[in-house]
Amino acid sequence: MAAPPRPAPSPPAPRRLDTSDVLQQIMAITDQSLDEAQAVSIRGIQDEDPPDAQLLRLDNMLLAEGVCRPEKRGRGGAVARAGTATPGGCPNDNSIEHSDYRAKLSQIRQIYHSELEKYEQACREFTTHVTNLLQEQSRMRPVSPKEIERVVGAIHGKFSAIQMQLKQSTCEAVITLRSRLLDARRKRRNFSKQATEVLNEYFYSHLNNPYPSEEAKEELARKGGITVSQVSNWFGNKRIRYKKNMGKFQEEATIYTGKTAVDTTEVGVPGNHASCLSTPSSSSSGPFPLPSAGDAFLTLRTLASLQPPPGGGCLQSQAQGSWQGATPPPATASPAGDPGSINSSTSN
DNA sequence: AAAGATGATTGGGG
DNA sequence: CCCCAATCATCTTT
Repeated sequence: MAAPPRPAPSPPAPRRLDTSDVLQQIMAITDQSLDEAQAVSIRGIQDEDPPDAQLLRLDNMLLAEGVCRPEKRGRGGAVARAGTATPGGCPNDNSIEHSDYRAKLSQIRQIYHSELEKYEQACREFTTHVTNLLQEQSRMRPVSPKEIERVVGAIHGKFSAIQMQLKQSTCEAVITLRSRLLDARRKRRNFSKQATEVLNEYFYSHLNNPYPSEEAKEELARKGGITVSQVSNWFGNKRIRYKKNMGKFQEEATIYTGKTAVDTTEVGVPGNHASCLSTPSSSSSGPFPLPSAGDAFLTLRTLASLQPPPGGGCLQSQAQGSWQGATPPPATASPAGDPGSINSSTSN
């Protein structure tokens, strides 16, 4: 936290405006949700030698970021997600993060403007104050207009330096915020317990047709505090991974199937008889060619994974195949019968 | 540090 | 568009 070149000539006007104060405020915003103390990388804050070029760059950037926009036009800003928009570009409709970003950006903008105004007002007041003083002095002493000019110029110089610092701070804040947003796209953050719970609940209670409709996705997204895209991603991943290695998910399955309404605990007989019977529709009628058995196949799966028959024998070939139909590659079947721990991670 | 888990991205297909 | 499958990149566990 290098102190500013000078906290300004502390004018007698309103109150002393401390730029570091502003900076702290702004930084507090960006760190608000991201607790990590990521280095802000304040590369060389070269105070001295303030070239106009730099100021220009700052101005441009602030303008580009919409911080300087004097008037706001597209005020609506509604999400306007008709569902079929988002032209080729970001397939991410992270409405949540985006709104978060916009909220913080507008906070920054607000602070920036109010501070800027304060600076300007202070500058004006201080200037008039000084000129008045000089004029008073001029009655007793000859004060050359040049001197007045010089003093006023010095004052303006000081204040513009402060303004530039403000602009720079704002720029940094925006950059940090923006990079955080972009990073968030790439950086992976595990979902909250709540989110995974909601998703798993749905998944296992719709095991025979784990394809939530758009509405269902929105509902899940809302409940889990994630985006619809994330819900879609999650289900995509889950389907693949589940059918790829069901053994791993069995405890999870029992947990969630037990938790949800879909009980039918008539599992009983672990007999190795065929399972292609039916249980028509355990839930949600799916326009899906799947006879599928809700939980019966669960136990079946257990058996299957315990005894992977490479060559003949059971033809259990996914009779219940439903959506997981063609997945016979037990390439590396490792019957992990370990009912180990239920892993209760404390996320967040 | 290696292995596993997990969210996101990419390319191909309907 | 949505889905699957493979893959990447990161986080978490061992």
